[in-house]
Amino acid sequence: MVDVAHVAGVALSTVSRVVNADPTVGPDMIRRVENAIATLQYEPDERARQLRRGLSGTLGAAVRDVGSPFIGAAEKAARDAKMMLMWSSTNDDARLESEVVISLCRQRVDGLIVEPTGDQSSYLGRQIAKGLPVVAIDRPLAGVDADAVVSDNVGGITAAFDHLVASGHRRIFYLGDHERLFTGRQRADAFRECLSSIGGDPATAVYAGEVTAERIRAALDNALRRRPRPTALITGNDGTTIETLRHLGPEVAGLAIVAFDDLEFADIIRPPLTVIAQDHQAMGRAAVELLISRIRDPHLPTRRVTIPVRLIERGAVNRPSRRRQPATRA
Amino acid sequence: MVDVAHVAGVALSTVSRVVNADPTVGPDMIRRVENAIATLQYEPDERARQLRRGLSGTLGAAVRDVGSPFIGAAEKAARDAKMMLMWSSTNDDARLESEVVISLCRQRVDGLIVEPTGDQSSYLGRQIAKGLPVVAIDRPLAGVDADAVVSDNVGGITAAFDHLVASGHRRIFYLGDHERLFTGRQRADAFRECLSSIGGDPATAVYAGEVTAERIRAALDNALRRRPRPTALITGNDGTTIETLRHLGPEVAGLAIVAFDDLEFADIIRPPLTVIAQDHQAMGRAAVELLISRIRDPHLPTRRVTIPVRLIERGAVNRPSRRRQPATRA
DNA sequence: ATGAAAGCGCTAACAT
DNA sequence: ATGTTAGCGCTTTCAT
Repeated sequence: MVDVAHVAGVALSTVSRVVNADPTVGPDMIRRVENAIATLQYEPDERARQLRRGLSGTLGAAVRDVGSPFIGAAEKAARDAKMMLMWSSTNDDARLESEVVISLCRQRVDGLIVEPTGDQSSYLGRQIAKGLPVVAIDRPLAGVDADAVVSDNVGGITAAFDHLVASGHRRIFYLGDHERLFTGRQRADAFRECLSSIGGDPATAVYAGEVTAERIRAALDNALRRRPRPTALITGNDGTTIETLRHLGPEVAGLAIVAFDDLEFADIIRPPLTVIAQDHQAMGRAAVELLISRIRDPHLPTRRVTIPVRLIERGAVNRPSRRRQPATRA
Repeated sequence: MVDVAHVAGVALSTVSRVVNADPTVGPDMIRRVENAIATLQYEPDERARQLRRGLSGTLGAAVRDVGSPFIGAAEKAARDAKMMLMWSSTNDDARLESEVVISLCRQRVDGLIVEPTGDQSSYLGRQIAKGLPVVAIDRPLAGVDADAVVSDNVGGITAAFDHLVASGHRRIFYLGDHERLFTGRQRADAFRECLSSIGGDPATAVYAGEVTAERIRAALDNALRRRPRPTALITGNDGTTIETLRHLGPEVAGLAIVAFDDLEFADIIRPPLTVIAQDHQAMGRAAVELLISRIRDPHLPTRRVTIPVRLIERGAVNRPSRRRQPATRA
C-alpha cells in the first residue's frame, strides 16, 4: 500500500480511502490511485485490515465431517451476508474439535458454528463464557447455554412410526445411533414413546449404538430372530440405513422400512426407500442467521430453532403378510 | 499479550518467547507467564503473528463443490503438515472461482489448490505469474503452466472398456460429461480410441454434454433406439451414473454398465454396480504435497501427477444375449 | 479533500 | 536470560 501511495504520489491514507470507497476522495485522486493499484497489481492484505479494524468478517465452523450437509447452505448464507466462512472437520473427535475451535478462535472469527461431539469440549464453554458467539447445529451444546439449530427429530420419528402403523404394522423396531449423541437419544426416545402408545414394549425393540457394520449386522440379526418376527424397521440415521441395506439388501429381508434422512439413491434402489428427510439447507441457513444476529446483539436470549422434517413416501410400505400383528395383546 | 506481560510482571517479548517455546527463557519465567496466560485466558492472535512473520501457514483451496471428495484428504494432509486449510466452493462458476481465489489471496494463503472450472480465470493466471504457488486438482489449468494432480482417466476408461469387451460386448456406448471439461474430454477421447481399436464407430457411440436429467434421458433414449441395440454402457462420471440409474432403473434396461467413479451405494443396488474408482484420498494428499514442495522451492519444474484408478468388479457384467454382436463387420 | 501520525497484536533484531 | 524497540500492512483519528 505504501508502494501504491508512492507510485500515485499521494498519502497512504488516501490509498486506503480509495480502497475502501470513501466518498470524500476527489475523482482525479481516485483515478491516480487506481492506476497505481493496477500497475502494481496491488492486493490489500485482509489480515492487516482485520487486525486494525478489530473485526474479522469471518465465521468459523467446526463440523463433524467435510461432507456435513449443512455446510453448503451455511457457506452460501455467509457469502450473502458478506462474511467469509472458515471451517474444519472434527471427525466427531472431542480432541480434534477442541483443536479446531482453538485454531478458529486464534483466527479471531467473529462467531462459531459447531456440530458438537457428544463429549463436551470445556474449551468451547470457556470461549462462550468469554463472549464468543456460538451456535450449535444438529445437536445442542450439552451443559452450555447456546443457540442451537436442530431437526425435528421427535416429529420425524413420529411421522415414520405413524406411517408404518397406518400401513398395518405393529411389530416395529428401531435401529440407530448411539444415545450418547443428542440425535441418537432423541430419536430413540421418540420411538419408545411411539411404541408405548400402541402398547408395544420398547425394551426389546430399540437398538441404539455405534454405527459400525458389525454392530448393525448383529442388531439386525438379533431383531430378526425374535418371534413373532418384526415386520417393520425405522433406521435412525444415514449410516445405519446404508449398513442395513448392505446387510439385508435393498429388499430389507421383507421388512417395511422408513429411514431417517434422505439418501441420494433412495429413489434408485428397488424398492425405493421411504424416508424422513431433514432440511439441511434450512439448517445451515438458520445457523448462520442465528449467529449473525447474535454477533450483532450478544445480549439476545438463547434461541433454539427446530427445523421441520418431511416424510417422503417412495416405495409402498408393504403391509405385513397374513397373520395378526399386535406387538402385545394390546 | 501486553496484559499478560503486565500481570506476569515481565516484558512483552518474554511473553512472546514463552508462547513460541523459545528455549532461552528461564523456568520460573515460564511458570509466571503461563500462570498469567491461564488467569487471563489469553489466546494469541493468529492474524497478528502472520502479519509480522510474513507467512500465513495456511493453504487455500477453491473447489467445485463443498462435497468435493479430495477435500477430506487434503485437510488431513495439511493438518499433518501443520498448515491450515481454508477453502470455498466455486460451483464450477468462473465468476465465483475468481471471487474465491481473490478472497484467498487477500488472506495471503501461502499456496492454492484449485479445481478449475473450464473457463480460465485470468486472475488466477496473474497470481501465478506473480509467484503464487498453485496446484490444480482433478483437471489441469488450461493455458497456464502449473502443477496438477489428475486421475488416470484414459487408463480407467480403457479398463472399463476392456472389461466389457472381455465379457463379449461389442456394441458399447459412452455417456458422460461435457467435453468442455478436461475430464469429460479425456474420457470421451479415450473411449473413442478404444472403440476404434475394435472397429467400432465413435461417431454414434459417444454422448458427451451437460449433466442434466433431461440431456441424459434424451441421450439414453437415443442410444437405446439404435439398431442393433447397444449391449453395454460406460458412464463418465457420478452425476451421469446417477441420472442413468434414475432413468433406466438399477437393471439399466438390460445393459451391462461400468461407471466411472465409485458410488456409496454401488454395492447396495441390485445388480451391484461395477465401477472405475478414483483414489480421491491419494489425489488430495498429492495435491497438498505438491503444493508444499512448491512453496518450499518455487523454482521446481512443473509436475503433473497421475493417480491410478481401479476397476472394482461387482455385479457380473452380463454377456450380451444370443445373437452376434460385432459393432461393425470387423 | 488530503496528509500526518498513532496503533491493532504480535515477532525479531538489538541491547543489556 | 530478559528488556527495549522497530516494524508487519492496514484504518482512523486529528489536523490542515
